[in-house]
Amino acid sequence: MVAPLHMPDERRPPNQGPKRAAHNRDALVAAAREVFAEHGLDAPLSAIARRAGVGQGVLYRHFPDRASVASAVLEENVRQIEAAAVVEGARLAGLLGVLTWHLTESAAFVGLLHAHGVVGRPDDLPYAMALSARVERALRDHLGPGHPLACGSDLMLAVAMVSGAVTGPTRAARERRAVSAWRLLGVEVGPVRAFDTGPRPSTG
Amino acid sequence: MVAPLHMPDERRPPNQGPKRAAHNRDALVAAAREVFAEHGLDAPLSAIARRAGVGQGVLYRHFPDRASVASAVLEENVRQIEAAAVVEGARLAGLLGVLTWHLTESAAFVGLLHAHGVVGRPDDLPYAMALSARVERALRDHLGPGHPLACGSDLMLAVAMVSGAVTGPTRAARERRAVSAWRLLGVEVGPVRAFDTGPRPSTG
Amino acid sequence: MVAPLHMPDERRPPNQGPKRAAHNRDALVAAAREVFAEHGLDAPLSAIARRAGVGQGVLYRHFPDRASVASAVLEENVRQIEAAAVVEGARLAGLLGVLTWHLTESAAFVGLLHAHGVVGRPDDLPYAMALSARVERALRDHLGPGHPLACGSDLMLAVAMVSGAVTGPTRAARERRAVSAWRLLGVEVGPVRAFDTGPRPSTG
Amino acid sequence: MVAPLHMPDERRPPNQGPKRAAHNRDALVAAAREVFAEHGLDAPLSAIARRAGVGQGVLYRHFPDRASVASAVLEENVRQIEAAAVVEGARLAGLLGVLTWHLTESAAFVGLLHAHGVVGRPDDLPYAMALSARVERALRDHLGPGHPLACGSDLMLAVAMVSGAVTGPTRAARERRAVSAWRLLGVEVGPVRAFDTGPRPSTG
DNA sequence: AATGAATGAGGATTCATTCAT
DNA sequence: GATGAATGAATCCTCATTCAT
Repeated sequence: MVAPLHMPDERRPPNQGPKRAAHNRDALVAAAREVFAEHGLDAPLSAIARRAGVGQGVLYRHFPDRASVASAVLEENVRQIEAAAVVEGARLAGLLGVLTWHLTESAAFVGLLHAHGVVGRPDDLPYAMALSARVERALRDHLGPGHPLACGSDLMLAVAMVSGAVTGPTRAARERRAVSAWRLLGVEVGPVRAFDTGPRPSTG
Repeated sequence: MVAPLHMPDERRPPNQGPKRAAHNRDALVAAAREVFAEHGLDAPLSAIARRAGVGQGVLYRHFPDRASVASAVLEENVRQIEAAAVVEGARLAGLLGVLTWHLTESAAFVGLLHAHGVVGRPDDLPYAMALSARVERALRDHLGPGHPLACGSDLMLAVAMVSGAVTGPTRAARERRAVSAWRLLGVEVGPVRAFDTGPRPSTG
Repeated sequence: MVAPLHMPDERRPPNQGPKRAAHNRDALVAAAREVFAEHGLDAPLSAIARRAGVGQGVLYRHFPDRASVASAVLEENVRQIEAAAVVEGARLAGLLGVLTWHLTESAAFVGLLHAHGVVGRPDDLPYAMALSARVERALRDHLGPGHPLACGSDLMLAVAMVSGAVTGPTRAARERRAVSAWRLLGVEVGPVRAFDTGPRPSTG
Repeated sequence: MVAPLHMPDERRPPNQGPKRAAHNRDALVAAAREVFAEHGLDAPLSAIARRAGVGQGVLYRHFPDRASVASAVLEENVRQIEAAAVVEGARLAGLLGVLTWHLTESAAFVGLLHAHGVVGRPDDLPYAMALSARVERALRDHLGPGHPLACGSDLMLAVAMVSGAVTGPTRAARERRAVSAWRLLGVEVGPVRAFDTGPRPSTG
């Protein structure tokens, strides 16, 4: 038995109690969103914990692995698109606007859709496929039969193409490129905007 | 017992003198191409040296940093496109075919063109811009004034979009997606093939 | 998405009040017995709390440190041997059978007797000495003056030797080795069996 | 690509060059022998590197995993017993004396023989079995047919029993217990001493 | 010029322990 | 008295980079 070498007498930040749990989880997701956006999905998890202002253990308590953190971040993006899709009178152009907004916000979301249909990398995890499929379903429901992307996998191929174009130092620059990309595809895209769903459903 | 990793009493491989230098450099580039293709641009540099059969120091002698290794790998791709561009009677469709071939071969090349015009990431290195600019020049020279991609930065935007679509487990799958992507853009693309320039000029 | 590890909005399990205390302690000891048997004395304490179905704090309330958990587990083993020793007509061979049964059941008990008389390791805790001494006393009372182990510390040395031999993947295998070990020592050992003392006295 | 965060300008101890390799390996084995003896085979590998006065990476260069370090330590013990076994006129009692000397020196060696024949723990590694088998072979060759341990697995069972008895704060104390243990088994044991084989064979 | 060992910072992960509720 | 989240030290391991030979 290796002797533990704790120094419990040192000053450590006070345990703020279980009330912080939900708050911490939100802080972690927000931090992960920023860190992943800045450094990609390979960013150190410790950077996320640090930015969230919590210990590393808290991150591991809430998310057992990198995939769960990423999933939690992307989940929010997907949820907004799904929410936009079920609104009365929703049209494809509008959905693509919301989709595009998220593409310009989150490098991680770009990576998700960019990888749609790919199984090459060992870290292509099932959750990515599942999230990506939810986006596809939301969009496809609003795709008229005569639409130029109606055929086969053209819809998600176009999304991957636009994702590939969404690069640039600022959100505005990325948005410009995204809109140009849709234009080159001859696809109408509505206003690029978030679709805020209000307070998060209680499941988190 | 595990085989010792060193040979304390053995003669080390003899220094093969300056004649080896060019050979070693070629071996490093070839190894880097394979390793980057398999594990992406984040692969350990030590893996490249190992596969090339040289010490780590040799890698650092030839390439001061990761960027220059990557650049050397991409250089070859760019050179083929440039070579194809100066052939008598070359046309844009043919060049795009060669470009597309490289996109399907090399994840690293995809990254290069995908990142065209981006300066956000800290590892966006000048060499990427330079190489990317060379590709653009080679293509633009064959772009007729009435071509749908003639305007502004549409040409490289389209290339970035196709790059974004080139994903998949096998080269054949990636090629299928790339061809579909050009089709969605309404751009004619010639046969997807390498343009072998014969023995490489010794400058590297 | 991974199931959330907390229930921010759910009611937490109701505090079941002081009546639970004794029940929780028993559950912890039972859990510790299993966990220590499976993973050795270095097993995570959190695993014990989890298996007992209580929070980590409960474990720390009942047992201030790892040593006291281990001690509580071993206490039961020792008590059975003491109980067997005070039975009318008890003989050494029978006691050694009970002792051997516990050796084959509990890796932790093996460690206790194996370490008898040792003070080298920093985690050699007083409780181990005390428990071990109780075993010695119970046995020695039934050691006739002419017995081959009657001299000095030979008795507990023999016990340590048998403990050292009690290894094997299954209880049956361990029992075979233990019986052979006693045979090599020329010591008669009775049937290898538990000596159930009925419901444990509430003191624990 | 995560940006590397090295600070090469900071003072670091000078690279002492490849000449140190053999020296470092020896230092690591010596350090491992001490650390394993003090804290058992679960001791932190970092403690070994620290005691050897080398960086952690050096340890991993020489030994890819914990098993190789342990193996290197135990290899020396086994080799001495094998060497003693092939000496002209070697007898079992003498070999057991050498064996016993190593048991009193090294907790790790105790663990090796103690575990002989056990496959329960997931970290029961093949090298342990192989080394243990070499000890058995060396001893068995000198076991006359009429010897009390000649039967079946009694030989190694006895060794395991003595290993189980070899505990105590000082080498002298451990030796006393070991000798008493052999006496209880009725087995003659020669002088407890090392069998120095002189400079290590060049393979390390 | 080549070799490959040394170096240690950094990231992932686990777990003992505390403490707000 | 129960609960289980928070905390961060410690360990394992990898790799970029330097430099003696």
